[in-house]
Amino acid sequence: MGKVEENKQLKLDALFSSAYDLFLSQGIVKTSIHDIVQKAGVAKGTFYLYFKDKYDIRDRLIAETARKLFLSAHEELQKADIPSFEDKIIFIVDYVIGKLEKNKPILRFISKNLSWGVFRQAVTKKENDTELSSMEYFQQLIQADPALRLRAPETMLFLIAELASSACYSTILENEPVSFEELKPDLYNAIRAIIRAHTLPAAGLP
Amino acid sequence: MGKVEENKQLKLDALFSSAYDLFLSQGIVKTSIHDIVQKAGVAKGTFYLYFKDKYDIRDRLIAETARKLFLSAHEELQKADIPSFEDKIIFIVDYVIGKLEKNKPILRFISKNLSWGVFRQAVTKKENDTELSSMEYFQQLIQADPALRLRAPETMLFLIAELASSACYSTILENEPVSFEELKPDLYNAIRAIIRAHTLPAAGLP
Amino acid sequence: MGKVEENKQLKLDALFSSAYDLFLSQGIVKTSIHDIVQKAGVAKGTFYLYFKDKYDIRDRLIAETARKLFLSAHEELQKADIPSFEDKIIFIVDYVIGKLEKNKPILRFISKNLSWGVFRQAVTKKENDTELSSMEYFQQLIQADPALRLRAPETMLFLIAELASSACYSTILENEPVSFEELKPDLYNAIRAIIRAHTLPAAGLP
Amino acid sequence: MGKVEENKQLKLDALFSSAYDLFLSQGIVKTSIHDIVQKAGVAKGTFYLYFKDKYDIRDRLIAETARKLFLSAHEELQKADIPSFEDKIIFIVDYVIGKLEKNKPILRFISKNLSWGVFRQAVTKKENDTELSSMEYFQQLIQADPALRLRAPETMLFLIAELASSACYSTILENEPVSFEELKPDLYNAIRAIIRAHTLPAAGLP
DNA sequence: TATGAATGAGTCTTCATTCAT
DNA sequence: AATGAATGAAGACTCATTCAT
Repeated sequence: MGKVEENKQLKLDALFSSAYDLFLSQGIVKTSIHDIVQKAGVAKGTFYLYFKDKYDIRDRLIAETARKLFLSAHEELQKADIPSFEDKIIFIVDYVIGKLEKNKPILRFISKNLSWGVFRQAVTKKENDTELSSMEYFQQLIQADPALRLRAPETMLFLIAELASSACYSTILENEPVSFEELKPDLYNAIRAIIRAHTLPAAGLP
Repeated sequence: MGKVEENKQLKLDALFSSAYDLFLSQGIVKTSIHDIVQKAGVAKGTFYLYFKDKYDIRDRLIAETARKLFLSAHEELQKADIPSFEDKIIFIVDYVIGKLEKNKPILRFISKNLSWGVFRQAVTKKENDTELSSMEYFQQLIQADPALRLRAPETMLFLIAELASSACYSTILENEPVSFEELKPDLYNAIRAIIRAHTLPAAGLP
Repeated sequence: MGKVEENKQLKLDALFSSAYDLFLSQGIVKTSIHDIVQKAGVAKGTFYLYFKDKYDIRDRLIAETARKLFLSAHEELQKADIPSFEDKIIFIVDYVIGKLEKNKPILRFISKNLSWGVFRQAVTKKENDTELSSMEYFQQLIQADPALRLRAPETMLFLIAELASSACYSTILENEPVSFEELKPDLYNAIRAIIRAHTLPAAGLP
Repeated sequence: MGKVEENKQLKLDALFSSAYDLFLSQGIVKTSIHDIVQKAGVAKGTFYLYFKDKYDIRDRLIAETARKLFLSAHEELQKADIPSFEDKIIFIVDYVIGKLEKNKPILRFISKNLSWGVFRQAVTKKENDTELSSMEYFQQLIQADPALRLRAPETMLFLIAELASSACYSTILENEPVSFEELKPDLYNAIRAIIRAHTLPAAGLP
């Protein structure tokens, strides 16, 4: 990489990381571009060299954050060696929520701003060619169990994601209507119920 | 009511109704207090006599809107004469979503800003003494079926509300990942699955 | 006038006078709203209470300046008691240019920005009811000489105004292609020639 | 021309032509150097190798545009074979205004920015040695009619140019105070009147 | 109670110009 | 000669909030 390229990457990283910190600590609305560039140690104009506006950098950060979260969830899942599909989903949900529970600013940041579109784009993107995207991984999860037959798998995933994210936002951040610890078993039961509602009888065995 | 009291109420109503219209049509962020008072035909200072800030009036409006929505759902339910508890819940969900589907600005307004706290406060508030609050109504729904035994009914309600509101936001407003029409059967199935996951075996069988 | 009204007028006057000074001394482009309000001793927001933007205050100032200039020209003309219409026009042109020659910033300010529309609006506006507008005055000039019959008087006036303003801008401010003193006789001759070209033969004498 | 020289000329031409297009289409104020270099396909720094700033390139473009305009007017005049000096001037004015009327952006560009200095410099410059400059051409026009004796011919030309350009700007672009079609006869009469005011009685009469 | 003029901090955005490569 | 990333001053404009009337 040339010196110029290197310097560009440095500035870009500084902007990303400053914006991320500020978004997490004071929220997006209260973070100004002035704050971001000041923290990053670059000039205001530099921001506009790389981003359209505050929401541009926000969307890129959310996608990236979500991507990393699911990537590490997948890695852990592989280590865990869980045979059942249902258990795998619960494992991933539990892993991700566990991370978010430990880092409430990230939970706030992601939940408040994550649309399904951004989410899917995030988990669909490959970092490089050798790496599977989250969606491909999900396909593999399904195929890994040859007896499993699912109806409308993407809709199912969507329902689970919406339920989990929106329920954990309220319980973790606001303890409303119950603590997340209290909610957990019921939430996981609900997720299992949704999976079963999408599971077709196993294909005919002779 | 005295003349002065009457006048106060008039201004208050004007502010509420102007803010409501503006929040629906241009969103909360883009609506300024200047816009609200201008539309209401009162002076800027008057706003601050009644509200702390923009978010104060917003929260009151959301609660009120949600309250009315559920009130009319309950009224329709009574007319409909549905025996099963599960079907009653589906009826209410379907009624409310149906209304929101026809009025997307309200859907956007409520979903983006409705926390469980505001929601419960809204449906818990009684208009007057003779009228039941939504929560009391919900208790009655449960008791109406003597054979029904529910575990953690509020948690169940919370899960259903979060799932329904968050899933219909994305599908109705953004058609993501599918249209709401496509989602509907799966969503209702999921809700039924959640209810069943909270249903205990009927009491007192020999 | 109430105390509030009086204060409003004070602010308005301060803004007008500050903007006028700055426009004359550094030009419009180089004058910022920050400069204007600072000089006026009011807050930035106050500017936007009274004007749409910099060009709003500019147009109002130009119109006002032009109006005053022609008003004083008319006053002088009345004192001078000149019978011939042609001489009256020359007198006014000479008076106005004389003023501008002594105050080059005003010449620069007006000439660079005066369109015929703004000009006519300026000289057409009455300060109050008893005062004639410049245009009415001009009509009177024509009628004062019963033998005078003019073709297309407004077009004639337009040609004279354009010629005079544009020729004196270049000669007074840039001495191009000659000094204004050198130009003067030829300019006045040209104006007389234009008037004559618009003069019809006097109405039938017996 | 060497390869390097050729390349320089290419860049220069691209900058000129891009700036010209942008100045005409969006005006000078709204055109940034970024716009110009982007359209020209050269780097920002390159601009500063050839021009001091935006106004440098503007002045050169205006001069060039005016030069070409008058050059083609002269060519047409030669074809037309008009004997009278007065008619020749009217012919040139009419030709130039006719061109500008058909291309209002050029009219706006030139009129807003053309000073007599730039104008004279433009029409005085020779493209190459064999070609006459416009001013020399004008001298020839005068001498072509041996009986014609003019007082202060440059002043006369200046007055005509100022009158014509400033009157056609307002009428063509803004239809103020009348349309250009309406103005035309009066304008040409005025020009003829100015010429006559500069014409001395023919020499050498017995 | 009600008003609305005044505030001025705060935000976004643009752009001419420089300079290391 | 050419590049284009980086700069940061400069500018326009908004808006919640206050307070004298």
